[in-house]
Amino acid sequence: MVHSLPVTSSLQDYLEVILNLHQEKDTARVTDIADRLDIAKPSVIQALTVLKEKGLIRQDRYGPVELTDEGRRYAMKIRHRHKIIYGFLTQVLGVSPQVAEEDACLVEHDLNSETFDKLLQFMLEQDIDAGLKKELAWQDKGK
Amino acid sequence: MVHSLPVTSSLQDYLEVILNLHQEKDTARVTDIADRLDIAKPSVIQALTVLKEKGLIRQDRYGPVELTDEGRRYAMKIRHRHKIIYGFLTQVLGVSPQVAEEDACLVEHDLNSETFDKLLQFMLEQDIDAGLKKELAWQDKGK
DNA sequence: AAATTATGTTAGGTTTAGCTAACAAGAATA
DNA sequence: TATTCTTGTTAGCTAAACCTAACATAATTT
Repeated sequence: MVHSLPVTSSLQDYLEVILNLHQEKDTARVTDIADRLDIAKPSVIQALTVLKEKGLIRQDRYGPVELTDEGRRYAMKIRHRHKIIYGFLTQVLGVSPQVAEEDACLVEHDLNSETFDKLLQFMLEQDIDAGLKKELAWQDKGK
Repeated sequence: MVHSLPVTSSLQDYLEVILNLHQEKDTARVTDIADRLDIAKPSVIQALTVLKEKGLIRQDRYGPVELTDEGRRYAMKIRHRHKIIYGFLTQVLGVSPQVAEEDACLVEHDLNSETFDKLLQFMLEQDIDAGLKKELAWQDKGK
């Protein structure tokens, strides 16, 4: 199902945060999302409108935000990429956790899938797991 | 000298292209820049206006584009980062040249310098040069 | 030198992604 | 239940970075 394509980096960030909030607190509200992303609430509302149009979330007026199946798949894909990069930066390069976290957020969106595949392969070859295999199993359920 | 800071990713791309054009053809014109970045000429003009305000380039009406010292330093820094990433992607991960080129462009701008330092260190430890030492020397002249 | 072509510029518009101020709805409390 | 506080929404603004159409200047060719 194609929804007049481009899910921008920014929108991907929203999806990822919504997924994380659901897993942590079982619900994702506008205010929580705004706090996590350090963004004003009206900006969140605006982004949610677009995500609804794309069929990636569901939300009734004044209600909580839910991911659709497609939205969840998308969010999981991003989070997976985030973890691969974070793992690489911290375990292989020895970058500090804070900086690795920031940088993972920056690059998780746009790199070619070839690059992610090769990076994951590299990590597994080096037997640097960093919870990646677990995450991979997780991922496969969402497929 | 601080010029009301943020040099955005987009502006950094312009600087990098201007540097490359100068080295290849000894001059950088609006049309060449537009072609390289696959962007319309008026967009280039607009960007050049901002780069002028920041003191990173010089250009008289209808004249060619010149980098200031600060602009050249900036451009060289970006290009250096580009090469480190490209080298890593191709030599370490085995990513294809085209994809590596694209992805290097995407991430060269915003990663923390700690990450670049660690990445370079990693490359040198593995004795994967990829012309990096030469580039480093280059770089130092600009300093 | 006039005409043509190539190059540079201006004006004005679009989209994305943020913002503040004001208001509305819902939830909690006195 | 009336009041207050929290949360969600609308309206309207801004800035960055692109665009097209139209025009101006410069360079080249006839």
